[in-house]
Amino acid sequence: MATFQSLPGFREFYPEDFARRNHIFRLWRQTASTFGFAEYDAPVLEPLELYKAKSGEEIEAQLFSFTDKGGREVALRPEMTPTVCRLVGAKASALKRPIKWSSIAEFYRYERMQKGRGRCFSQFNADIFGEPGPEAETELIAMLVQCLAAFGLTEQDFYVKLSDRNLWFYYLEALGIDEPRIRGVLGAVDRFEKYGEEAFKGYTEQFGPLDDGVKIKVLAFLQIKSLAALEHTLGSIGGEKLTARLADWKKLLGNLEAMGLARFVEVDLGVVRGLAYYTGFVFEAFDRKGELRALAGGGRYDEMVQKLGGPALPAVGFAVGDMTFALLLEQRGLMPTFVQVPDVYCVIGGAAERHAAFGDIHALRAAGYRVDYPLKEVAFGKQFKVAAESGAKIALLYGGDEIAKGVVKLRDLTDRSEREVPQADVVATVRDFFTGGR
RNA sequence: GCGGUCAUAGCUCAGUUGGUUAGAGCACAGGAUUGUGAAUCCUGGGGUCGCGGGUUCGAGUCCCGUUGGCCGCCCCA
Repeated sequence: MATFQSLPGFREFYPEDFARRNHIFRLWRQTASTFGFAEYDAPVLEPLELYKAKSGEEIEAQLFSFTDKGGREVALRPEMTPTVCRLVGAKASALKRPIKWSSIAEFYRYERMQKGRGRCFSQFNADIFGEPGPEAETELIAMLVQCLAAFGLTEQDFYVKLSDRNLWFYYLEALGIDEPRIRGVLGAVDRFEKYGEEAFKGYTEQFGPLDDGVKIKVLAFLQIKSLAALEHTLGSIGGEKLTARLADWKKLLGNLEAMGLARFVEVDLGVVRGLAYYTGFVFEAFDRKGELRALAGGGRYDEMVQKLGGPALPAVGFAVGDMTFALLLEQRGLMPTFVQVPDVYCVIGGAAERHAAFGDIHALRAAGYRVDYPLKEVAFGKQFKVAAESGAKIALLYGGDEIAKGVVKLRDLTDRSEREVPQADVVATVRDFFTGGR
């Protein structure tokens, strides 16, 4: 057993694991690019204040934080939102609108390990700044769907729940509830799915029992699962804010439907999301079977940039974590196995032939082909076995007889046919083979 | 932070009521095989039995502690 092991919750990526992670990152990047998002990155280590200012003292318990040698209180980033808000805020006036940014980065939280959750994890983050209307949500939800669909997942595998903190506020206001109590009710709504009636316990302790008439309405509102039901409930109340908000909902859902994504999106007002900074639409992606943690989450946070010292700048964003997502891909058999496969494997006779082969090997590699060969002298039989197992399409045979004739034997490892090629033509011949010529 | 459960080779595991030098399969490496691919056979490397203490003539095995993994709770991207 090794003397040293990795810290609890941290991951090591052996080549096979690294290839899987690369596969995920590659498709996320590609998706972000097709949606016109620009990629950025930022420091892993940030001033502790950045997170205290944003999320309150409680999140500090989950931070990897310490004092550096200069006496600064610092923390490993637990999420990207405060950082990206600082970056955008600092240059907001110089950035072309809309500001569409994305990143793939690793984050750290000092938490108890569990399935789909570790102390370090990677997230794909995407945000749009400077767009107050539901057009921004349209872009982000569409991209969120594509970030999962790009791997072959369908509406039978996952869906996105859409909710709205503004709508809750306006509705509860219309019922005559003041702001502190609204927050209390939202806390109960957040927990209702899991705890049922128990969810209101915290509210009752703080504010006393919720009026029965109000509670019935809250419970009914919470179970709304369609735009039609929403309109039905709110239509009778009216009011400028609610009417305008309903128009936003219609626009967002209409946009998503026009993109052909309606089958991925479900209205679910039971989602309000715990993070305090969300200010409008919020959404979360889940696997359809309901076996895993949330795959992704996001929402609007219009006040964050300003709170961190920047200009007033509306913002929406979401994040997809890599751990739960990888579990889902594996469950659905959508995680390919990755092997490093050479294009060409060279079978080499002895020391003299080896030197003859090296020139071609390097020339082929410089031409962009993946070429491998045994580092040590090995019996022919074994070399051919290795060549076949490597997955290479062709083997180049550098034997004494061939070298003497100034040729190389090219073996097609798929159909086992062989032919001789003048050594001077090796690169051109290999190129023809792979471009379809043969 | 709380509870359950587990820990023997790189992986999957066996190891008798406590008894000599801890085993197998797979994987890896070498050979049988100095000119051609899935087989077979032989050989080899690799272990502080998670770590520490205790009981015992003797501990992989029993007891206590500890660390780590997994699962659930709390919390929450």
